[in-house]
Amino acid sequence: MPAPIVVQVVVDKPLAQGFDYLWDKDLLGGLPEVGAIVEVPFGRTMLVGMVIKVSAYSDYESYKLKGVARVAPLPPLDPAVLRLMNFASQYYIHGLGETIIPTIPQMWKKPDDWEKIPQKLAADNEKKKKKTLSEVSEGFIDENRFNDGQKLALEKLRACPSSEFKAILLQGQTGSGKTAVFLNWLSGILKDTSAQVLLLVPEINLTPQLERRVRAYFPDKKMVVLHSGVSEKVRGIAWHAAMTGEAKIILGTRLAALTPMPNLRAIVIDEEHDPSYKQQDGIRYSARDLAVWRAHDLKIPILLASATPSLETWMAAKAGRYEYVRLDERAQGASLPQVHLINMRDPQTQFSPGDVDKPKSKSLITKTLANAVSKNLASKQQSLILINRRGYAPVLSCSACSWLSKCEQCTSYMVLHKAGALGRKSVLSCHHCGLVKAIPNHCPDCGNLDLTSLGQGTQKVEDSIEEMWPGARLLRVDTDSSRKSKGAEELFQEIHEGNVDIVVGTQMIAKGHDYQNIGLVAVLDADSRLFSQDFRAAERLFAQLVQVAGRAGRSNKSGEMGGAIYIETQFPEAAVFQFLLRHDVDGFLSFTANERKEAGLPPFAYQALIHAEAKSLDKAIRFLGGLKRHLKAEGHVSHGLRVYDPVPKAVMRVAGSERAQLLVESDDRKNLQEILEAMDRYLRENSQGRISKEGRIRWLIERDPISI
DNA sequence: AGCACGCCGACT
DNA sequence: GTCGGCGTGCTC
Repeated sequence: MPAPIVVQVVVDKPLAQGFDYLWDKDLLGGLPEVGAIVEVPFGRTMLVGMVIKVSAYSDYESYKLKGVARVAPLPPLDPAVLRLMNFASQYYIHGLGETIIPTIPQMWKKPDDWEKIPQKLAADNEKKKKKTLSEVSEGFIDENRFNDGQKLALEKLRACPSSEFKAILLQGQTGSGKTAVFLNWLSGILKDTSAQVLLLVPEINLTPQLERRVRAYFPDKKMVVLHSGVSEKVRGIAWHAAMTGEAKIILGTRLAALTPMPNLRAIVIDEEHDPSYKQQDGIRYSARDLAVWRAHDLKIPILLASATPSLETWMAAKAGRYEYVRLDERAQGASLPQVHLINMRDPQTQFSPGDVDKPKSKSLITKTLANAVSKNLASKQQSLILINRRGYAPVLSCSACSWLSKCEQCTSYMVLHKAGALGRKSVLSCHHCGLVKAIPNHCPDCGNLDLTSLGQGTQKVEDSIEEMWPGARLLRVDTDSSRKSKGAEELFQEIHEGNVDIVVGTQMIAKGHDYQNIGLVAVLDADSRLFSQDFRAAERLFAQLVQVAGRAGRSNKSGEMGGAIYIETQFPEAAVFQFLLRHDVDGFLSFTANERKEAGLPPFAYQALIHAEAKSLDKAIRFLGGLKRHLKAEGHVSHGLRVYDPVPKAVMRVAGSERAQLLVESDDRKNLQEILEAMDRYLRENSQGRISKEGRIRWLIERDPISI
């Protein structure tokens, strides 16, 4: 009897091991390969898995071995992407199967459809051929039209060897022409006709505009777009084109960082500092970090572009570990926006009772800002007003007792949404668990009929603006408004076409869109993000402020004033604002670096969080306490390693369960890795999947958390 | 994770 | 009597 063929398969289950199966080469039409996607019987169901090992025997009792049922009509995932998956699985303490399988599009996880797929692909190809010509493209800038800064930057990029690992920070303010520089750089790499390049962007909002631009640069290169907004079918085809090497340009959000690309030659991460590169559920990876690892592993260059680099990247560039390329002039002569800090404690900035133009109701818009907006309206320029709070008011309260609109499921408040926003009626909505309730007509505690709202969200600001500038054309842009009537893209189009004078919205307006005629940007709630538990809050706020400031007077066609940003604050002396006033990105980063160093915080230390979710907070805390004691007893807590006490999470209760977390910190990366692996082993031994046997506590290890 | 098996309390 | 809570074990 010939030696059997045994393959080891991983599946999408929180199990650390692989499972052995027999491979019948006659039935499956050939020999097995590592990286092949297969269908296997698992317990009483069938699952899709991936082959990680091929051998002639199994440690498992051979009579119990089942056979692989089917193989997907796909080339096996390439060895490089498997190394990446393996690294991600180890680094983020996540099972290999549940790291790999979720990155495969749904289309390839339906074994019943596998047979039909080849003809589907062929049909799709035919359709594409006819369509290609009509695709929109815009924004091509030839390098001959570059300014000196751009020319120099491009030269420096081209000087980097193409077959060695090199991380490059391209730092340049909004409007300095970073995109044109890196697209021209990529065009050099794409001269090799088989080369693939990966271009990562933080959010879906950013892709349509960049997509048109990339098309303009590379009209005859096959490009695919990968993000969660792309339909399953289209994504499945795009992923396939990337993994076969057919697609040369892969543009996408963080999930694209895990796509197989057998001929990957360069990576660009746009807005490299953006927190949305960190996945917040499932495997909590940082696409930016994984991309750097991937570039290192493949010995290819990776370019990190930002106006406000993350502290980690900036320090690496300063220290010479990354190549540092700067772009300091604004392209096309646009000037920097003027920064105005409106000191809300100064009575002169506020409306006084005698003012004729004073709004009837209390408004977040100060007199100083109102004057600026009026002036901007008069000069026929658009105004952008940002408030990072959806809804009408963040909480409803009783004027007689201390009742507040607390969510019954969570430890957060229910936000008041006025009629027409989430539905036809005014409602209270919890932004954490999604619970929606009718507005009580009297106080549930004392019966008082007078309920008042506290604070202001986008809807309320919209109301005040309507009242203050009745003639102005007003548009609100937030997740509620973009979900309701038109998609976000259409709302942005309205702004582009100049159909609106004043735009009120959340941060989502500012991301990635270059508007031509914004004369004024106002930030109404900067202070709310100034004092946060999270040590990265200031860094994030600074990046956002620089970004929104960049939206003002982006490329001033008329060549007039460069636009202005107004920030309302009670604390104009805060470092974030002072550095912003001087447009001093490096000053701010250097200041922040010192602060972190003194406090022993990242990037001077490495962190991990252990999340625990139980029926009661007490249970969750005790579970984490037990884990801490175990680590100490086993001697894992050594020098340079700090295991803090378990604490309740900021939003402690969500939809019926209560949550706590434990912070582990180390000065040494390896040290942290070791303790996390020990922790994982211990937790797994006492768990079924990710739920502890005793007390049913759901736990999760998160490496490099971005908010604590 | 998802599911079956098995053991104890309170209910149509 | 049995329905269903959840502790335990298993998936090649």
